[in-house]
Amino acid sequence: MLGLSKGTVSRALNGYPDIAEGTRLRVRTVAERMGYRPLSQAQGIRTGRTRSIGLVLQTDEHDSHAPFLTDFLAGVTTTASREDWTLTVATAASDADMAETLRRLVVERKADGFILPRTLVHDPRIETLESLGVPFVLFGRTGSTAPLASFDIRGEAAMQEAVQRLARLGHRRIGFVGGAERYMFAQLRLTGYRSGLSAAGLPFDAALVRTGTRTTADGEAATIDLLAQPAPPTAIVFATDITALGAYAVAERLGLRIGHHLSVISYDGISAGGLMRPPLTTYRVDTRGAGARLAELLIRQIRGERPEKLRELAPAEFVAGGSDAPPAATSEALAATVAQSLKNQETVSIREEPR
Amino acid sequence: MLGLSKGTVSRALNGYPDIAEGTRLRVRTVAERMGYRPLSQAQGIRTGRTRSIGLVLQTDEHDSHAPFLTDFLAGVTTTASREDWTLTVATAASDADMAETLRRLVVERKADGFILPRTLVHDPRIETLESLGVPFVLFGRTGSTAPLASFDIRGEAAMQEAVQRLARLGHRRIGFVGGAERYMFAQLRLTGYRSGLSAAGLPFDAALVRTGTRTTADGEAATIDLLAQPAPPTAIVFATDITALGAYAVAERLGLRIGHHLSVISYDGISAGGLMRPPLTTYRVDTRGAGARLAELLIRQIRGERPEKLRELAPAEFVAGGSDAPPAATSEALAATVAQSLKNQETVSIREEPR
DNA sequence: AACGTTGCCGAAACCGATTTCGGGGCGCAG
DNA sequence: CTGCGCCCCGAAATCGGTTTCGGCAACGTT
Repeated sequence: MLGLSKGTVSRALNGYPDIAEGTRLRVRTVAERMGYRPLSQAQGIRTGRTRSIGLVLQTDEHDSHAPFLTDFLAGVTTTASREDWTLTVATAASDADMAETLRRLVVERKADGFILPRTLVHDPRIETLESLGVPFVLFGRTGSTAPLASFDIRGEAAMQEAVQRLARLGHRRIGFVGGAERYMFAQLRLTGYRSGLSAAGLPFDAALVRTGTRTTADGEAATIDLLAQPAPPTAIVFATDITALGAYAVAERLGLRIGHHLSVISYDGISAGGLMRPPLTTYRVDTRGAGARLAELLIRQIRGERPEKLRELAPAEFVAGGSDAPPAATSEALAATVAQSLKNQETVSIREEPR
Repeated sequence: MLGLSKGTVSRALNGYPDIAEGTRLRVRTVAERMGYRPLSQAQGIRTGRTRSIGLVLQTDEHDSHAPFLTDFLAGVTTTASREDWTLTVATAASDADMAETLRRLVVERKADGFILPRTLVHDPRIETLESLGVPFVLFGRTGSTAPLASFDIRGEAAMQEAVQRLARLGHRRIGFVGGAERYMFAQLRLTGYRSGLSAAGLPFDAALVRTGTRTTADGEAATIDLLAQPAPPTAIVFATDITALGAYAVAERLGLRIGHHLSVISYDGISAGGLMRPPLTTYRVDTRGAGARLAELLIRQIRGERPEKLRELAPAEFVAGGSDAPPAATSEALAATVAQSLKNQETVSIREEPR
């Protein structure tokens, strides 16, 4: 169309320095006008790149990130497509499956790099990808200080703030329900809880801490467990909203009111939290924004920027609900109430058993 | 390695008839042993195919399919990768954006075909893809009788069964809370409700039906609306679990017990339903299996099978909870209870207003 | 024995880009 | 006027496959 060779057009479009500015402009405008887009497949066969971001989801733990997934995908794909990239999604059912899937996507050139969500303290995915020499970005952080590209939310700061807030409201015994220890976020939030305590001048008491909770049912069990003690907490900080929902179930069973007999603050900002009565006080994560940032960091890294320059931390946003309030009674009084309710309930369930 | 030309190897691997059986075998085994896989990019540049399934999610309605998304993706990607296919995911924020995104993925050869979830009665995506001549499979059905490949769950059968079940329990006034009318599934479930009524010999009463509900909050409002009538339903069938959760909130507000004063049966089988007290009686959809079937149907269509041969329907699985039971009282008695509770509540809120 | 057939494979074109290499104009200094 | 270097661009190789075409050998036919 322009009387130029295809090699020239290619160089013009890719910004080679040996193309006259005028020619470059002509090529660009004509390409624009006729809607020309180089086929990434054809590019890939020469360059080895696909312009595609890989995301492998672990299916054996889906309940954890299910609520955010659509938002997250929206964030990733929106920035990706703005840069003319796409997102390739796969799933893995185990760690071994994960390693193999990553490898397969790389050798088949289905992805130029990966976003690794839900980072573990010791994450086998990192070794796999480093041995393959493939770029990746963590959604989260790891235990090591290696210079890896990453994006994360300051969960530890949120936890610390939550504890201090509760302390200011007058709580002296503040519990913590955390996540599975192999996740880095769980470690960070636990340390956040601890630094919150020391900032408020409160002692750390292991009896007030439960970890390894994942589901709402887990959260329910942990809450019961914490409350059925001689000196129960009058407030509990949850590492995740999903588990915090369990506190509402416990409250109903024991005849307590959240935000009165028991204060609760948690983290994530899932929509179900706002539907609770009272609404859950939480720290909201901008999941969509996180996906967008991660996509951008990954693309920049693939384009050559050094990973140690590509590390970002963003704060969570405090969302006031009604689940935190000054303590309605002392820890001892609460213990008595709980004990009474539990006894009644036992009677009921024994009476109901025979039928 | 075998002393064969690359053309011969290619034909051997692709099952051309002009290759001796022995040669084909040798090629296959050597390829297997050395882990050779043709790069789909290189294939694609000649064949025009990518061996990739496209999925474009609508971001402006995410709350609806968020809970199932991971399962769905797991189903799709598992069968896809078994056939050496991959999944390309994109998002669209509007109908126009959807059309453009589909088009872009097609012209850039990022997808050979699409899975269309959440089918509308009149679905613009269908026209877009038909005009592009690209294969697709519906997750759902449409209003038209066009011979399109599709997979769906018999939601109408589940609704009918739910109504009949409630009728057998003794309910005479059975309400229905349905979805937004533009979705085909909402239409089907409404007709299922109606045929359930006629099968049970009960009259249809438009006063017992609310449609257009999407969220838990919507479900809560619809439930209140149905119950605050002179002759309220003693049982309600919900088209989706998400909306059915709203009934629990209403029950708590009005001092009713689900599965006693008000019976509820719904559809989807989300995990939150099992956590309710009493657990939600529902019809569970095997979302993961659906994803798997859809992927297979799409791949078969792309490989040449005719779409009209690729239509499947599967039943939903009944999950007994505790939310359905014989009516505790008549519709009139329920109306009185509700009226009383509402009046009390009003008083409370008026008294609380000034502060 | 000469002559089609058939089966099987190599050679080469082709897909749509990128990238290297070389050379034609042009300006400028000698 | 010649020679040199620089700025641009064309030509061709290349990536890793698929697909068409043609030819050779072995075979059966008349």
